[in-house]
Amino acid sequence: MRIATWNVNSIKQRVEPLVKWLGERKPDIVCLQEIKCVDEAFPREPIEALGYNIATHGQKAYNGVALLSKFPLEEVSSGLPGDDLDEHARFIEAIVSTGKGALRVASIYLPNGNPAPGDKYTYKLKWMERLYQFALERLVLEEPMVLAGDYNAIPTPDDVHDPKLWVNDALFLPDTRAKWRMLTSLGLTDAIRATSDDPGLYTFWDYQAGAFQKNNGIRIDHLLLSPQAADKLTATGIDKQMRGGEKPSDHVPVWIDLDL
DNA sequence: ATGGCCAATATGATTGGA
Repeated sequence: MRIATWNVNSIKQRVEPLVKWLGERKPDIVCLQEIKCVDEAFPREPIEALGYNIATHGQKAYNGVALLSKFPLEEVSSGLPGDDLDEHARFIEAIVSTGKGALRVASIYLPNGNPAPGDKYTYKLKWMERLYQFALERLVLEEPMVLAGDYNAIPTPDDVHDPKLWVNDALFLPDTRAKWRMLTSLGLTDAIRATSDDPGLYTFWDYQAGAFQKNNGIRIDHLLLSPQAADKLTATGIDKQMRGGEKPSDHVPVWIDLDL
């Protein structure tokens, strides 16, 4: 069972590299972020042709998340609980029925939060608090669960090429990192860090200033695993080569293998 | 030289990204 997350930065702009990557990496489940379109505009056909079921939670122009799965998607639910006034499309979860049992999966697009301080940063921290409450409630179920997406959070200085340039950024501020630690302290495992303590593992490189050529990156796309999923973790990977390919997103896919 | 982009929006600057 291979599960991936990828912030595609517009699904319409990324259909070609997505289809090529799906054929090569062959993930069973994919969590997408920043599809940047309404549900009706999602390019379903070329993805369904590869055998994927699709669930989307889109909005016009901004944000938007989706789940792709070779197994049936059940109990699909959109929107992170905890704020009925939050209109941003940043969360979708579902139960995936595998041959060996059920797996809960969520695709998460956590707010950027810049500039900080300000309304956007306040929204980000509240969103992280809501995610904490959600995770707490779900962990009680003791299910295999993967919360995957663009967390817009740099966990530690080992996750950024040049930490001093990020000290005032919403992705790296102490409050952001404290909220991240609250999530992991609940018992969620950061899959990449469970398999490597190497510095220089990045998932995002800015389009500007030759950031990729200089490896000036950050690690902000994460897969958090419940204990019942973490026990089944066998491999992880970051498809860095996608950043140097045709029509790249500024994020690359991150994936895990679970013995499920 | 300490820069340099990309995508969506009714196509012209603005907004958002990170």
